[in-house]
Amino acid sequence: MVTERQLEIILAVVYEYITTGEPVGSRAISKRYLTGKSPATIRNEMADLEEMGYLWQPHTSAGRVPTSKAYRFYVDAILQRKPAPPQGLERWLKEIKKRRRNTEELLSYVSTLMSRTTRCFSVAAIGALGNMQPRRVDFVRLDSEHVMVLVVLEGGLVHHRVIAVPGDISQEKLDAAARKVNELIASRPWSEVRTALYRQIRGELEDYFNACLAAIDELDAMALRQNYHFFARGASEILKLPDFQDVSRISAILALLEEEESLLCLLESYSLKEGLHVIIGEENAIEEMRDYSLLFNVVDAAGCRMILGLIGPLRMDYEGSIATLEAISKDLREDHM
Amino acid sequence: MVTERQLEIILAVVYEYITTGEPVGSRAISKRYLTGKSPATIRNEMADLEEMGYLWQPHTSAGRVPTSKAYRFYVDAILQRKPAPPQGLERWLKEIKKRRRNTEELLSYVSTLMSRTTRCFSVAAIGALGNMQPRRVDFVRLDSEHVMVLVVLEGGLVHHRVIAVPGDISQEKLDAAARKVNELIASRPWSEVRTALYRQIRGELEDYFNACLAAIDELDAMALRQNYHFFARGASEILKLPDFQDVSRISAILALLEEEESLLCLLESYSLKEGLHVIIGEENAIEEMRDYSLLFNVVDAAGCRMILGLIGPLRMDYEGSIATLEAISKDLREDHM
DNA sequence: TCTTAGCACTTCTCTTATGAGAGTGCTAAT
DNA sequence: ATTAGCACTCTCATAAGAGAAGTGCTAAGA
Repeated sequence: MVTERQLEIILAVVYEYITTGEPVGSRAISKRYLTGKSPATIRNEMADLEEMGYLWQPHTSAGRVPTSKAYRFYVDAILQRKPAPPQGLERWLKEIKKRRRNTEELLSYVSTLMSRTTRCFSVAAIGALGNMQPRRVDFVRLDSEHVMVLVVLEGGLVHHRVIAVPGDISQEKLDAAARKVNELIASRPWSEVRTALYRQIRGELEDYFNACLAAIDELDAMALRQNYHFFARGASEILKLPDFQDVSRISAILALLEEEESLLCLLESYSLKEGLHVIIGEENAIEEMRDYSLLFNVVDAAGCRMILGLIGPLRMDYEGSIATLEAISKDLREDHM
Repeated sequence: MVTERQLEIILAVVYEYITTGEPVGSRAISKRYLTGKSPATIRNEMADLEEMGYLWQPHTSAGRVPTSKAYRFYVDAILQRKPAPPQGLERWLKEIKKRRRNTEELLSYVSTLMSRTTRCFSVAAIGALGNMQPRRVDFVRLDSEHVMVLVVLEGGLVHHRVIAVPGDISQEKLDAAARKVNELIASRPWSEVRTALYRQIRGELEDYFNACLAAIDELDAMALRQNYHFFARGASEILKLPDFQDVSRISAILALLEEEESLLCLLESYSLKEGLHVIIGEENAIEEMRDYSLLFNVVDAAGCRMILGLIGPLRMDYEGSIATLEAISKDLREDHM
């Protein structure tokens, strides 16, 4: 167990280290945080804390650096008292609303905004949920074997994909099929539309069977496989940090973050329930992420799931970053109908 | 003017420097390229070439490094004898065709492929041209003030944007308007469709005037403002290069390349006529790009303009990169109908 | 029993010195 | 015109030493 005083020391070391970036010595703690106690006392405590795995020494005669375990204490403390959103952000949030020309642009902008204000690498992702509400479906014949399925979801997300169809279907038939589907939709969740569609296929829609079946499959896939659209920004921000002058490590993580598939893996490795998630350094299952912290917020709205994530150094500004993330998420949820 | 022998030396220095990455000494040239001549002779020539601005010394007692001017000679020599496409690429190109689920995914994949094979930062962009052929237009009412305009172009490119409309328009009216527009389209170039539309608006379509006008504006904007979709990959590749261990410079260029607007600026600063463009180091107008070379190929097909670009170090493998770029471009053009 | 002053010890970093290595420019001979 | 020879310059790696920061331990004090 950790005593009251040890906790104080842990928090002090984390705070000091986040601020200065230098290993923290006993003198600094004695002078600035536990003013009543002498460096020697702090030293004894620190030695114990090191044994318990909260602190860590780069070398014998350096100060202490917090471990992931210590950061965890710190972050949990922050999460208690909801931090205030950073100033200046509001102006940008207003800008977001203006920018609502389409969901992709919106998220791209949000991602840039996050990375700028937090100086972290940022990811914004959006995908359909099982209860997504399609608003509009359209089929476009491309050639004798390919049809493009277009779906507009309630939240304004547009999804399109080319599918192969077994036999040539005329645009007229596709139009008729699309019209039927659109009539059925009327802002109901996909699961309802789906069963209704299946019922209709057996009867009326027999004619368009193939096209419809393929389209239904496609829509199902959208909802289930959760094929997210990703918007990642701020690689340059991470490079600016004094912590990462060692290029080799950055290259590894950048490769990871550039691949959408690995990003998806990363996100899927956590329970994606709504709300804020904080994964600190060694808590992360992925080897390359051990030197970084990952914050992300899952927001479900209008049948879509949005994920806003930040990746920064272990000694990132958790307080500010969490506040920024929450503020943007809140705004986005409200904005996203 | 440059003598025959001086040209030989320039090409040798460039080739040697690209291969080894070390400043090239007179001994190396004498031993491996101009075997008949002694180092002293080469030295004299090199001193002249330095004065002429083709070579450059990091310090007094180092070998010579080529300048942009020297690279230009080298690249021009390469462009004479069309280099053979690199082996192994074909397998990947086949993969491209399979992946044609939608244009965005295709380009994203191409961008990744380019950066992997050339070990450069890569950009793939696609935008509509003035002679684009819309294939399908759809209007979706989002709320009383907003309508989404969806356009599928001949090449499979999908464009959508939310526009504000002055008055509430019912989905039925929008459907009717879309139907009219789609009838007019029939794979004609936009310019023709445009005039036909204007004629119709005055008469029949009066009812849908507002929606149509906004949509036409939107389509015009697409063709003119050339709002490209960008797919950039391979930041991690550049970091792996031994040339760029100096993090500060990379951070600057990454910031540049992450911003779509600056990318657009970059591309627009060159005459975007079809074909291959090579901009070497100092030839580039943009300050941050002076240490890099930029290759890009402009491909116009099916009313769309595709731009495939590579950004690498001055001493990149021009031969292989150019071949890769050409091979992928050729395949893409054929594939893109 | 908890705290603290004092001190020896460890390790890092910064500076300076030194020598090896690479490559040049110049001169004089071919 | 070419080249051998040589002094010169600059970098880079290594070593050595001074100085700073911070620790662990011991013994004395509250």
